[in-house]
This record gives sequence, structure tokens and C-alpha cells, in this order.
Amino acid sequence: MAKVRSKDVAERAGVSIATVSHVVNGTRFVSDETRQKVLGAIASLNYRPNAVARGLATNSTRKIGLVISEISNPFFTVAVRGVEDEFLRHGYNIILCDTDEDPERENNCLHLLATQQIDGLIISPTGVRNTSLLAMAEAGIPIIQLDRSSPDLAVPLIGVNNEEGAYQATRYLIGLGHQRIACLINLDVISTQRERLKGWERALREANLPVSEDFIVRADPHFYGIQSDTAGSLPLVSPSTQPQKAPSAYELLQDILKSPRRPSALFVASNQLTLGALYAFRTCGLRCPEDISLISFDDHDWAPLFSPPLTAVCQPAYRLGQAAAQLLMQMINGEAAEVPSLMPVELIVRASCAAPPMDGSDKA
Amino acid sequence: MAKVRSKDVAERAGVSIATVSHVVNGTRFVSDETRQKVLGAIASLNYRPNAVARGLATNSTRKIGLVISEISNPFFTVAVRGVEDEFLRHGYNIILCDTDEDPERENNCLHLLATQQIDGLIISPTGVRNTSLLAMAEAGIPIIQLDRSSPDLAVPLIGVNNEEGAYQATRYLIGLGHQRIACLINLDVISTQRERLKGWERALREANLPVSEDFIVRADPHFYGIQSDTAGSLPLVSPSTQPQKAPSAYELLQDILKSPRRPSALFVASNQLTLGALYAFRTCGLRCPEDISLISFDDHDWAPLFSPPLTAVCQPAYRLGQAAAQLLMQMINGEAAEVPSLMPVELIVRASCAAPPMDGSDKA
DNA sequence: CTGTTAGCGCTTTCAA
DNA sequence: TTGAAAGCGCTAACAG
Repeated sequence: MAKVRSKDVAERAGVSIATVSHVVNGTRFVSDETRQKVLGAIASLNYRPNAVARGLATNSTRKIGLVISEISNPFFTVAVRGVEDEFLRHGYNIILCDTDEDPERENNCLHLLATQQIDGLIISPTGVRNTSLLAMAEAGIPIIQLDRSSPDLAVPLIGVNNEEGAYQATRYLIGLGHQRIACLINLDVISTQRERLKGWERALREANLPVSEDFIVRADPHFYGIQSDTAGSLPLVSPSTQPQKAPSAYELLQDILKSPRRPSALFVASNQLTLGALYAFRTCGLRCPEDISLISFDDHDWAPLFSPPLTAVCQPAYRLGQAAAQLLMQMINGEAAEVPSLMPVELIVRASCAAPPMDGSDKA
Repeated sequence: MAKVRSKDVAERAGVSIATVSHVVNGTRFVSDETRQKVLGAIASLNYRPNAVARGLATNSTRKIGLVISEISNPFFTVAVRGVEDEFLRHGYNIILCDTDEDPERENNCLHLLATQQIDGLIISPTGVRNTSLLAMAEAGIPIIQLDRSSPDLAVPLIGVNNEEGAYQATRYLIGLGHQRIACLINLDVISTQRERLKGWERALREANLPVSEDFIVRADPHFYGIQSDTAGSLPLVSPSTQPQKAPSAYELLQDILKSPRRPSALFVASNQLTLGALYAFRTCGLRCPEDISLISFDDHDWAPLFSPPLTAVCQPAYRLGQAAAQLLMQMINGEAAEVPSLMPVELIVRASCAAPPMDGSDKA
């Protein structure tokens, strides 16, 4: 870089560097005449202020950290856009980090970010108590939790009412006549997964249906379990180097779907598990929705065109990201901000749910 | 932040700040005794070096810019992970920017990044000549082009052989007996789109099939055109505020698909257009592959489970991101690096292509 | 209305 | 084996 400093601009314009700084930032009155000279010098030298130096001087970097679990999760993918679009308007940059649901990796990212003097942080925490995170909050860095919450972290959360969404989904299934409804979730440390499980339970209890551990399937969020027949294609398992912690949804569903007392409906509590479930249906020879109904939390862009079109509980992912960004911006600016309440979800009925099969297999 | 500076550590340990700096960075010999004192002070004060100050002093921020077109494009989503995983290992942070294929937005991002003193840049340029970008290259900032190239920008490109991939896809269709093969592409400024178009043309010419402008459909990359019947669901159109530039693939395909001399096969040159094409098939009452075959460039994770499972040309997206990161890292470190050649693509045959219908509509 | 100057927290010669 | 001190480029009192 042919480094051009404010000093160079000052010399060229025949003014002091203070004046240069002030016209760049509009931070005090400068006569029109000198302003023009400075502007001219800036243009002819192609001067770009050094944000690092500015950051040192002002203790504000105009950068925020955005820590999510996995960018290839379509929910986060669009939430990230909500955050980014909002901050771009304010001239902020975002530093992106994926945790892969790995507390250690989360910690690495947070360490790096702590060092980088970010002005604020938006995080979808892994759910494992994190002292770096707590320390940052303690240190007064503005932080927002997006989608889910971290233990002991007393900062605003932008998310939806997961318990209610899961409850509605399960109610819908019950209304269709289902009595054997399984729940497919991923990691228990994730607050949204626990909440969705609760909603499922509440609906079952309310309908006097048994809540059996056998119908709760806990799968690894990273793996669809579809790799074998698609070798060479886009990674259908996570490309990360992270070791698999639990069996995939596909593997776990084999047993339960082949059992004579199999569920007549499946509530999928995480969008990362939907493909695995669908694949398991296929290999077990189950037609959806004739043999088994499926409803999932979170939508996919291909869901309306799938066979069958998938019924789902949808979250306003873009608006969540946007809201998180707006709230963080207010906190950074020291403005009083009221923490918004949880956003509503919406049940989108398509065609993956039907009445249970009438072969008697649905007797509870 | 209860700011702890190296000065504080120095005082606590009874050494100079120079020594603190050297034990933190391992940049000159320090006796074991003093090192222990310093390390102890660091731990007890919970000292974190200020990366901004370090950046000012060393003129290296350990941050790189990653400018892509759209994070919700699954190709970029996994390429980004490749870049990120690689840089995380080296303690680098990445600043993410989406251009939305909008040259103006691209320019904004680049301006911001130029200011941020990034150590390097990985970019999937919009394809419109960009003077900020050229200036950065001129200034000696290490830059890699990912996936596609920008006019006049003489920096390494990490990507695949698009012309060849498109050629193979079209050959495959021709081998099946198709003679009326349409090509669906998006923006012409995108180098990969032009290359894929060329590959399609080459295959047709080689088979002595006519290359007609009528069979080239140019659609807007942002819009699937499926919004109407999925109101309230996940955004099936881009959530961005960017105005639509061209009609969606869905809209444009209506005419051509309803024509009596409609194509018997469609080569989709961009993954963002696949859903729109599929939707158009449905509303036009065309079965795939019985009435019309479809092959797309880039795979989707749901493609193997779709009805029909989608045949596609696959790119090693993760490895592309990783390779770009590795090459950039070498450039940053001033190591001699040979620019790798284009990576190969792979044709994954599933079930969305078949022989053309025998009703005579395929006579060229 | 504008200039001087003392930092911001760190790295890095140079000297000891 | 370690310290002193001069910057890195910018902002923001303070002074005029």
C-alpha cells in the first residue's frame, strides 16, 4: 500500500492534521474554503483513513463479532444476512465465527474476538457455560444472544417462543388423530432443543398421551447420515473436521421405524435433522404422509417443492437477525433499549402430515 | 472492559513492558525465571493483548476480508467454511461481506475493508470492473479470486473448469438423445456463467445441433419466483432489500415451456436457479424426467432425496475455500506459491435426466 | 475558525 | 539477559 497518512493530506492541503481529521469525521466546523482544499487533497492522494489507528485512539473499532453454530444451517444463513445488512448501513463490519456446536471451538473464537476489541457481540451460544463469554459480559461489552441462550449469561435474547411452536406442531398432529408421536432432537445443551422438547411433552400430556423416552430420539446435529450413496457430491455431512459425537438421525431412526409399534408421526425439532429423517423414511420403505407424518421446526427453501411438500413451523430468521443487530446498535450507542419479547412462529401447513394409518398400529 | 495493559502486567511482574511483549510473542529470549513472573502476572490480571494496538505497531491485523455474492447460496456457504476453518487454525479472523451481485454494494464493502487494514482478501467479484478492487491489488494487498474473476484483476483464481463441466453436462444430455436443450443462466457479468454458457454451446456445436438465442434464458439470481404460495414461510426470495433486476427463472421459463417447440432438456447453470426451474416444471404440468430432463451445475444437499433425485455437476466447494485460504496464507507470509490449476468437477448422475419423450416434439 | 500536542497500547531498534 | 524510548496514524483536549 502506498501508505497515505492524514499528515500527507495535511501537507498537501496546507492545513494541520487536526483539520484533516475534522473534515473526515465532520466533528467540528471547518470553513468551506479549507474543507474544499482538504477534500481535494484527499481525492488526489486517494487517502483512506486507517481504521486501526482510529480504533486505538477512539477505543471503538466499528466491528462486531457474530458467533453462530454453523453457517450452512439455513436458519443462521438468513439470520446472518439480517445482521449484516443492518450493520452495513452503519458502516460496521462483522467478524464471523462458526462454533460447530463445539464448546472448545467457541472458546477459541471468543478468545480471538476478545483480543480484537470488537464493539459488540451477537452470539448463538453452544449452551455450555463459557467463562470467556461471561468475562466479556462482565467487562461491559454489549452482547446479544441470538436464537438460544447460554447458562448464567444475563444479556438480551432475540428469539422465538420455541416451546409454543413445538406445542402447536404437536397439537396439530394430535388433532389429525395421531397418538404415537415421536420427537427427533439434537443436542440437549441447546436451549431451543430443550424448549421444543418441552412443548412436545406439554401437548402430549394435555391430550393424555403417554410420554415415553423411547419416542425421544437424540441425534448428532452434524450428520445427516446420507453420505454413502452420494460420494463425491456436495458434502451431505458437515465438512468440518469435528468428530461425530452421536449417531446420525438416519441411523437412530432405523430401529424405531422398523419396530412394530413405530410412531405414526414425527416431530423434528431441528432443521438439520429433517433430511436424515426423510432419508430414513425412504430406506425403511415408509411413505410420507400415508405411513408416517412429518412436521419440522424451521422451514427449508426446497420444502414447498418436495414430495410431499413439507409442513413446518417457521421462524422469521431474517427479522431475528435484523432485530438483534438493531438492539446491539442501540446498546453500542448507549441508547436506552427495551428488550423485545419473543417473536411469533407460524405453522405452515403443506402436505407431509395426514391422519394416521388405519391398520390398528396407532393404538396407544 | 477493566482494561489491563501490558504496562500493568509489567508493573505487577516487576519487568519492563518490552519484556512482557517478548514473552507474549516469543520474540526474543527471556530467562525462565522472568518468564514465569510475567506469565503469572498475565494470568492473575487476565491480560489480553490489544490486537488493535498491535496492528498499529506491526501493520498486520491478522484479519482477512471475505467478499462473496450471497451467503445463502449453498456453494458459498460451504466454501466459506473451508476458508474459515483454515484461517482459524492460524489465529486469523475473517470479515464477511455479501455483495448480492450488486457492484455498488461490492464497492461499499471494499471501501470499508480498505480502511480496515486487512492482511488479505478473498473475493468472488460481481464481475463489474471495480476500481477499489484494482487499487487494492495495486497497493500490494494479497488477493485471491474465488470461483470467478473480475475484469483486469491480475491475481490468482481458485475455481473449477466451468466450461468443461457445462460441456460434460450437455454432452450427457445429448448422449441421452436430446436435441432441444435449453440453458438457464443468471447474470452475464459473472464469469462462471459465461463460461458455462460456452461449454453448453460447444457441446451443441460439436453435435451439429443448432444454438438458438431462444434457448438461452437469463434470469435474476435473487428470485426463485415461488413467493406467492408460501407467504409467511422462510424467504424463498432473497431477503435482501436489493431491487429485482430481471424476471425470475420461474417467470421466464413459462413461455418457453408452454411453447409447442419446448426444449426436452434444461441445463441449469446456477444453483440459485434450480428451484425456480423445478417450480416452473410443476406449474406447466411437466413431469421430470418423463417430459423434460434437468441437469444443474452445483449440487444441493436435498438433491438426492428429491423426486426425482437431481443429476448435477458438482464442485468441491469446501476444498476450493480451503485452497483459497491456503494460497492467501502463503502470499501473506511472503512464501513463493504456485497458483494451482482449476479443480475438476464431477458429474453425479441421479434420476432427473432421461431419454427425450418420443412424441415427435424433439425433432430439431 | 484552526493548530499543537499528548496520548491510545503495542512493537522494536538501540543500548547496556 | 533486559530496559528505554521512539514511533505506528489517528483523535481530542486545549490553546489561540
